[in-house]
Amino acid sequence: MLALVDCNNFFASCERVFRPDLEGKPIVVLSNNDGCIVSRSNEAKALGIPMGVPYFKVKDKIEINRVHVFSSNFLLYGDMSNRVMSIIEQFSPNVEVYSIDEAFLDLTGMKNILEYGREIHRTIKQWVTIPVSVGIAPTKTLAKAANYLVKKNAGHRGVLMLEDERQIASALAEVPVGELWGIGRRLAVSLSGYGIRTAYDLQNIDMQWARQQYSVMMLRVVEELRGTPCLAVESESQQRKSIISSRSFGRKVTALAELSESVATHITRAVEKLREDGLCTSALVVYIKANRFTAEPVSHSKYIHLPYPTDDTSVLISYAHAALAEIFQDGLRYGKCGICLLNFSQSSQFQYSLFPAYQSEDVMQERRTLMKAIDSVNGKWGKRTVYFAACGIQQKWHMKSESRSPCYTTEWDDIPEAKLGITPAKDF
DNA sequence: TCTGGGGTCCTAGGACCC
DNA sequence: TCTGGGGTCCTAGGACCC
Repeated sequence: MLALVDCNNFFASCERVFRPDLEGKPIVVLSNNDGCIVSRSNEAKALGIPMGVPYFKVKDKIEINRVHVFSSNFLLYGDMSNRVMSIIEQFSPNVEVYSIDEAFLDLTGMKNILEYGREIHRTIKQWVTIPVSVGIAPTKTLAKAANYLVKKNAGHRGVLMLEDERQIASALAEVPVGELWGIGRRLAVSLSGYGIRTAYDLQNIDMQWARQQYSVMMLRVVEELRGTPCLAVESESQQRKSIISSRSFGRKVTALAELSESVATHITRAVEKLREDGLCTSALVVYIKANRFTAEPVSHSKYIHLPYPTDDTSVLISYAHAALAEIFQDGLRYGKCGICLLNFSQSSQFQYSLFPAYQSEDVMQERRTLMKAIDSVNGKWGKRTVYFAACGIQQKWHMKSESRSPCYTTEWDDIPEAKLGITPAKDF
């Protein structure tokens, strides 16, 4: 057996931890650009505010009902998540942290599993005041379905265990097929066209037919519904495969200079993550998009295979700027841009000796020291972001505040060397 | 007027190489 | 003039997840 522990309305619940006066009151949390609703308390759900809806569409409803609105605070959510996960890890030696607000626990060999699940539920509520739902079942997909039912029905009081076949079958009859893990909107529509509307219907389909109509992913879902685990609880965290940084502008951007500035910011953010993980990247994608709600959504990207693996911000920015200049079209109105780093390798010293430009270890050391200083300044000052001067015009380090979108800010300050704690080399 | 961001996985076609 | 196929890389897009 395994358990899925999922925090209820996670972001909204986190905000409430520090605002206990909002207990029982409607709360919503907005996405990065304050664009969409990404989390709602139960009271906000009851008011009929949908998930993912653009803020401006429900603004009136929110004001009339005095809903408390929060901009997202991912530092807080990350911190709360760590606290929840460390509690969960005390309950099983094999825990897979699946996302910021949920984790799978391997409960193989445990006794009184249902009571154990209730204890997990109780402990988390008590220690960090975050409400969670616990679904227990033989497979991940079933545990997800159990979790869905826990949230739907207060009668379960936070915990549901699905054990024998009859119990599983009757539970699945209450789960719409689109609520299953791995069945999204498109597949749900397609399945309902064949009369498959509940998880129970899907559990009982003909496998040969399923293979003809759908991919192997569908077979996996069905097997898991039948109680055969296809997905193990994986406690070893996998090395990430990509790092993305992107933002919508919230307005139309037409100038290459402005896009360049934004791309430089994205590279800086992504490279910080890269260095945190001790990795180097050897491929880079730059993309720019027109507003996706217009009739003809334009999207252009450029993939660059770098000549050597690197974690050097300025090197990556210069490649990214070259790529951007290639795909940029004068006269188009862009709504979003972003970058993606790929093809990672462990950052180590040997790589530099492979390339003539990197023969001098002194120069490399100096660059690394400087970048670490930049990372630490960013860490200390939270919302301040330091990055290499945009557009490659000035060979100086600059600081700018990152507000809602990298493109909103165009005011620059030189970084006081005292704050940086290091004097950048002249040729940098 | 205003419509998120960070991920993984898959597919498909064209360019280019052998 | 006619004729091939396999492999990789790049671009674009779409499904799904949180």
